[in-house]
Amino acid sequence: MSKHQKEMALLKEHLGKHQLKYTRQRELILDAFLKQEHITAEELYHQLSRKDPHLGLATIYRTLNLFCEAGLAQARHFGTQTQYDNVSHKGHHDHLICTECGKIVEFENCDIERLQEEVAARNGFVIKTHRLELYGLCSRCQH
Amino acid sequence: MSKHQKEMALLKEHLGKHQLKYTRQRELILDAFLKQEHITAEELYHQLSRKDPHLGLATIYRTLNLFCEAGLAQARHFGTQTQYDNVSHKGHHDHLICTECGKIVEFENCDIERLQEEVAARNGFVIKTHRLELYGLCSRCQH
DNA sequence: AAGCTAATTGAAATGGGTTATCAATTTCAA
DNA sequence: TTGAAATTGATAACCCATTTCAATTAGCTT
Repeated sequence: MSKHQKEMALLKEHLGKHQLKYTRQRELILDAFLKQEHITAEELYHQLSRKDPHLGLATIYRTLNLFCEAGLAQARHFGTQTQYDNVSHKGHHDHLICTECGKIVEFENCDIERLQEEVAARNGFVIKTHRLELYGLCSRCQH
Repeated sequence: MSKHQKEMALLKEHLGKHQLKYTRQRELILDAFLKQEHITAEELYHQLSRKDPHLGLATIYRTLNLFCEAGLAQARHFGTQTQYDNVSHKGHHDHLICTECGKIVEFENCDIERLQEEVAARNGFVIKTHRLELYGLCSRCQH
């Protein structure tokens, strides 16, 4: 019995609505995907190639895109690769990044998040996730 | 005489510090780049190929990356392409992005910016720039 | 349970955006 | 002006992601 009942139900609902099929590969990929907060297709491929050496990389990509359409995942372009975020994972955090020494401080701010919701609502959007990065100099690098 | 004295001075300072040279192409690309708020390498290439048909696309990419290192530009991965933002442009704006249809709404919010400053100050940072992207569904894509 | 049809798969080819290569050219300090 | 080092343009190479296509599989229908 899977630990991801809710997500699997969501996926099956989406599959049913679009005449798509529930396959062994999709189950395998869903289980592995839900264990992480975010992952790339390549990483998932390497993780799963142990369990199923014949699983193709194209299938990983296709399935992750399917998850995005089903609302389980969200693609985010990061550097040269695409990160697939696990939407069900709460506890999102933002980053303060020092452009001099590379130091990274994670933070969370409810007030900012609330204002984001307001901006979105004003424009008719419903936010699923966001990305906030502040670039500057940390205390040590200000001289 | 160029209209972009300040930015050109910044670039020359960076070039001097790193034993790099001030070339006709870099001047040309800087002038064109500073006229916009953000642009892709391909767009800049097409704009400039009128003025200088021999200018190579590789030079555009190299120069835009140089601008990022000099602090004049900021790369932002957007869909499959990379947007290069003009950092000197005042009235920095953030983005609301529909993950379904790709629609992009630009916005500006002073309250959010103020809160960002507070978070930064609390952590001893001085912010130079930032990136805020809200991902979700636009009004039409919510069904 | 078997048959049928459409969806799915894996492997490999293809695609688009960006970076690396390299000989020729240009910058700039001496 | 000269020479060493950086830069350029053209093109090849690269990387990640998608498309193609014949073989397989899911899941309704009988």
